[in-house]
Amino acid sequence: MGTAPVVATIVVIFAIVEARLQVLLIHRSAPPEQDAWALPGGTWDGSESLEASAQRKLVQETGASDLYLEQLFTMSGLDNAQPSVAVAYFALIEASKVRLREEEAWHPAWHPVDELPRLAFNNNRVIAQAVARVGAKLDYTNIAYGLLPDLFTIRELQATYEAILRRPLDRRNFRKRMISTGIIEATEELRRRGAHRPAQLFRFTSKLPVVL
Amino acid sequence: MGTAPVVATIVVIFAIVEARLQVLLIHRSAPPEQDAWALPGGTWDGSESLEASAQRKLVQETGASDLYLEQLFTMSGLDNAQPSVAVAYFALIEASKVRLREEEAWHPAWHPVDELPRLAFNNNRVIAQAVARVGAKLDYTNIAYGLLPDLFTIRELQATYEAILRRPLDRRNFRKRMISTGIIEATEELRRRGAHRPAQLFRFTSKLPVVL
DNA sequence: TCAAAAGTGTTCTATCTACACCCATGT
DNA sequence: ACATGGGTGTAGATAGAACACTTTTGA
Repeated sequence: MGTAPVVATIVVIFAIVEARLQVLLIHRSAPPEQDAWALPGGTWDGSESLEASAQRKLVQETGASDLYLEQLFTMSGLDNAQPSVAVAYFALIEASKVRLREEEAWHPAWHPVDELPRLAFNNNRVIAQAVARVGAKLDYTNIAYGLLPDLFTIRELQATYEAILRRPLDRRNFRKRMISTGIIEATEELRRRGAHRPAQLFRFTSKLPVVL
Repeated sequence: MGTAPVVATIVVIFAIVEARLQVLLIHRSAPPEQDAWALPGGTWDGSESLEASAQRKLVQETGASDLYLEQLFTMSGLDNAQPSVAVAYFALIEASKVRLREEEAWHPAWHPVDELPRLAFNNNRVIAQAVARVGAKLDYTNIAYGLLPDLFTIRELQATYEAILRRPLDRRNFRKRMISTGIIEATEELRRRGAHRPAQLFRFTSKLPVVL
């Protein structure tokens, strides 16, 4: 029995910031779990789909669209005052497109996934699962497109993979694999940065999800 | 806004029946979608976790415990009379342990996954995703333990894989792989059935989920 | 000319695939 | 003795891992 359940969506927003995989957290200014850091989210009012609700939360928080959004899982019983269900999503966005809303009461900020504070509810577990899922999908999908700009060097792509997987990858094998699977393609353009040979710029062959 | 949302759990219950992968469906005797076949499920009242709710539904419907249950995904907007959320699970059970409740108004019955009628709501899509998920997980987990009795022959195991993947597998390679990954182990026992060499009986080394 | 990052090929190893014959039994 | 399904090994192909030198540029 109990009162009517509350349905909420929460979003794990990932970006590569300062060469590390980071998550967007907000500081809770009201109970429950006041003063704790937490994932952004909000109550679902039924006027839109769950996915649209997560999407909207994300745009609200970051100003970014053109991203990757995927449902993670659903849990119950986070709030023990009343029956509640939380549907978790994760999103991949390009850091440079983000404009955080600093003026807000909850100070949104990036936190490296390997240096998280203790979070409200079970948000630490949610993030851990999201990281695991993204890492697994790097291997057999093109989801990294969500984290990178239109044009990028292979080393930037590799740095992104390494930030997520937290282990070094072999440069030659990485380049071969990325090209041979066909998820990226070379452009004519070059990037010249510093006193060394210019780097070829690449793009994703598709900016929609592709499974290998 | 709108009225308070309804939360439901639904369960895709799989078993190998007559050497085919089948799903348990019930016949809806009341609106919405009266007279259509559908997945078993029910409204969540908040008195237990979502998983417990799915589990209970499953036991209610089949009488079986000792099984594999995993969350699939959550969708919204199935019922357009009011805001609603449905959390889908799938379960793997051993057919011989099941006792269907034939006397009920909704006649629960097994349906082969490749010969489904048109189902209520978007249940066809839910089942398709569940089948895909199970098939993918056969490759790198031991979840097949949910579908088989304690002791089984390798050919029975292979038949189970083939029923799910819907393609033939090589006997020698299958046996080698199952044993070398360590998900099954031989016992001393033999099964003698008919005029031929008896088959060795195997068991799963673990009846808890294992990822390779 | 030097420092710094980009670009490139080959060998080895492990894993997957394909495939055919002998074995133990009940009738 | 024969029909039936159970059990086994090897060779070829494919994919992944390891690894070092040359190229192009800006200062």
